[in-house]
Amino acid sequence: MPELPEVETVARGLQREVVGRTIVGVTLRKTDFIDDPAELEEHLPGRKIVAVERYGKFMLLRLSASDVSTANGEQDALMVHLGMTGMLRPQAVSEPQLKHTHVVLPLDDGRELRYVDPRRFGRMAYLSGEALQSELRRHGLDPLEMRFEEFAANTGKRRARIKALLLDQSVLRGVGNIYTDESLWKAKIHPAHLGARLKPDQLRRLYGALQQVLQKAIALRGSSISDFLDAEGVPGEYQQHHRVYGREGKACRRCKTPIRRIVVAGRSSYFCPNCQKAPRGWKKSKRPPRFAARRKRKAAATKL
DNA sequence: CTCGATCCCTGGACGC
DNA sequence: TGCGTCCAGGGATCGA
Repeated sequence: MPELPEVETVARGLQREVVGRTIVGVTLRKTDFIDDPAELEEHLPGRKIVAVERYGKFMLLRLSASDVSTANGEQDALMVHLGMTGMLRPQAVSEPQLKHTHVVLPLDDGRELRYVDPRRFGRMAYLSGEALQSELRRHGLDPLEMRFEEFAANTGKRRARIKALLLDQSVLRGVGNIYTDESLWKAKIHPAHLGARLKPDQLRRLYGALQQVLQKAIALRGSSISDFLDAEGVPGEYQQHHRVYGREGKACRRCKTPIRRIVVAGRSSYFCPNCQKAPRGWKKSKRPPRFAARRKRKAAATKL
């Protein structure tokens, strides 16, 4: 679940808690979500965490220079994506470790930075300044920093559905399923509209909605819908302000029409069928027969 | 360029 | 109480 507001919350907490600390060791358990585990063991010990930043849904733990660091450009960094269930926080060594603790980085103050991720949809990588630069280039606009003209240029002439565009990290970095649906509801735009079909005033509303929704969510330290906790182990509160996400069948906060859930761009999408009019040609009432193929495959596998 | 399908993974919900 | 099944979701990847 961690999207921009949740990652921002964790990054701010880590900025407070671990900047200035030096990593003194590396302990790895499962490593299939790490680009190159050996790189962590080789490069992390002895490095100081000099800053923690958010970049889209990634966190960058910027590291002090090593003797082999390139002098110019980006600093080396530990890059962390929380995936669906990732948690990153410093804890006393005496705290019992949670199940699914896969990375432990002892710090020079006696605590250790622990990465816990039951589903391992996260990602972690040690990146030299150069590698980091090329990694960062693949991401789109920051929704909180982009100008309207940039946003319009990146979405207003694309033929993909607006839902897909908002979720595409190479278009906007940091927006996920929750904040896409919340922003589209606020802007009164149906998720299945094509980007290129949106009128200027719709794009303008969406641009504003995105920023307002994200700002408020950051102020409330994100949404804790499954079990998201920030770097201090505290849940967010924005889930209490969701207008559509997870509210199928409940009354729209504007017009009382029951919220509906459909699948757009392969994602569950919550919206108000009255406030957010479907585009022409979009067939209503679809609950796609997903998983039919998977069921078949599983049945076949069982027989073997 | 855009689409859907598939895979990765685990825990929680639900049905029996 | 316990087992099986479905499902959630971000992102990579592949074929249409």
